[in-house]
Formats: sequence, C-alpha cells, structure tokens
Amino acid sequence: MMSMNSKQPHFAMHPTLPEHKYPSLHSSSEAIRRACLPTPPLQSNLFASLDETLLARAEALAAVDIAVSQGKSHPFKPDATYHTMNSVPCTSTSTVPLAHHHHHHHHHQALEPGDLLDHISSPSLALMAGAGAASAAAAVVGAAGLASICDSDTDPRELEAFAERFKQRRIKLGVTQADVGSALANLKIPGVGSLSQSTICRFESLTLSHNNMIALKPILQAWLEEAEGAQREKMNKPELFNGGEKKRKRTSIAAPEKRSLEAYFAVQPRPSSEKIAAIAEKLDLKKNVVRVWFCNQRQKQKRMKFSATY
DNA sequence: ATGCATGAGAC
DNA sequence: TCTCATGCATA
Repeated sequence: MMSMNSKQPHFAMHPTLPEHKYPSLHSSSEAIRRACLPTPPLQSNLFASLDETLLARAEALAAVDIAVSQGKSHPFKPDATYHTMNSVPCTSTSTVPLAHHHHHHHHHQALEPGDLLDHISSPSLALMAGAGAASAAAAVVGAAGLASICDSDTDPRELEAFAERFKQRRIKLGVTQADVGSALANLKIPGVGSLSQSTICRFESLTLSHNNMIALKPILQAWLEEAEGAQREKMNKPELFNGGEKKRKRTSIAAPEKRSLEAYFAVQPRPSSEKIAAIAEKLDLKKNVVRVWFCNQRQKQKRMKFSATY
C-alpha cells in the first residue's frame, strides 16, 4: 500500500492491444549482440577486495572490451542447467509450470548434475552420477519415472523447430502473440492461465530457458491445435477495470553505466551484497537496481539461444 | 522485441 | 539471497 504495487487480479488480464507487426527480419540483431558476449578477460580473484582501483579497472576493461570489437571468442557456457530436470515421461505433459501467483510453482532450479553437454544419451545415469548416494532413493524413484524418458521432448532442436512452426501457424491464423497469451486461459487446462505477449514472443524466439520452453511447448501446442481446429473463433474481450493502480515505472540505465556493469559482470557475475552496494554507489544507482541487473544478466546467459551447446 | 521488475520457492 | 518464470512498460 505504499511500496510495491502488488496487485495482480486473480486472473482476467487483458491483452495489451494487439500489434500486428512481425518484424521477423531484424529480430536477431539484439541476439547477435548477446551472442558475442563477455569474454571474461581476467578471471583472477582481483575482485577479492573491491576498491576503487578495481572498480576503475573494470570500467576500463569495459571500454577496452567494446573498443576491441565484440567479436572475439565466443560465449562461454557457464552451466548447462537443464536436460532431464523433471524427467517426465514423454507422453505426459510435463509438470504444468504456470500458475503465476501462488500455488504450485513446483519447479526447482537446482539441477545441475554437472554436465557440459546439452543432452546426453543417458540422462538418468548423469543424474545419478551427479546426485550421489544421498539421493539414491530419489534416483530410484526417478529411474522408475523416467522409464520412458523421451529425449525428443527436451531436444533443443525439436523445440526450435516447434517454435518456428508455431509462429508461422499462429500468424496464419491471424492471431497476435498477445491474443495467444490470453486465449490460453480459454483452454481451461488446470493450472494454466493466460500468458503475456512477452512470454509468447520469447517462446517463439527461443529467448526462454530450456526448461521453460519445454514446459510451455505442450500448452502452446494444445492451443494451436485448438485454434486451427476451430478456425472461426476469436479471442476474449476482457474488461479492463482499473481504478487507481500504481503504474510500474521502468528504470532506464544509461549506456555508460550499463557498460560498467557489463565490465563488472565479466569479472564477477555474482557480486556479493557488499560489492553490489559499492558498484551501486559508484554508478549512482540504487542498490536494488544493480542487484536486479545482475540477476537478469545471469538469466540471459541461460537462455536457449545462446546457452545451448549444439 | 527486450529491459527492468516481482514474487514464489529453493538453499 | 539466488534462481526462475513471467510480466509491465517501453524502445
């Protein structure tokens, strides 16, 4: 009632105006930028004691980094956090992810058995090996459950192909991303509400985590089939009743600050709270803004398009 | 299409 | 506190 605007109607979110524009041409310009990412120049621990010297160093690095042209090495793959995470039977529609507000958000993020390949032929073995004896029981359960592990569902290739088909068919239906998002609620799939234009867009452009892609695929596929089956339907017209909800304001970090942040990130992707505070002060940004920036940056690294080691 | 933000759940 | 899935706001 003072700080955050936490509102979120129980549901009934309206599509924010359909925009019929699909610039499928330059949609990857930004992507390319990210692809040529931060080649960590120095991985040493000079970040141990963050002082002005270091900060200055990082900033200098930023300048150098961009000056040298961003086409040096190639993005490293910090971790492959996926493949076989839920180990759901191929036929079953993986664990429904959605339900944005409360309730089951039963996804777990810590599943890094420690592999470096996108997907190996024997996921179960990898899981066991990485998990260790501690989760032997779990492994057993897992083994039973993944008796029918279908790699085709987690195959990046397959996801990419589906995403593309999806987009094309969606456009053919004359439906916008926002339309799809709101239409999902009409599917009445337990636990599945509507999604935003952003999410649909990210699905189509593979700018979601691998796990997220896998979770969304069956849902979007269901919608697609439904929509094509009844290619006469329309969308819903949610009433927008909004009294005095506080509008969220998006902070805009200026280019110079952003460059500095990128430099820091290259040196230390996970700065401590203290370091974040120091950086924030240095750049004259709110500490929380800096913290969130780092979080988002880490997330980006994990998006399908650039994290998968095809 | 994408940047910054929120919030639930894991640790 | 972090990760992850998502979304509002905006370029």
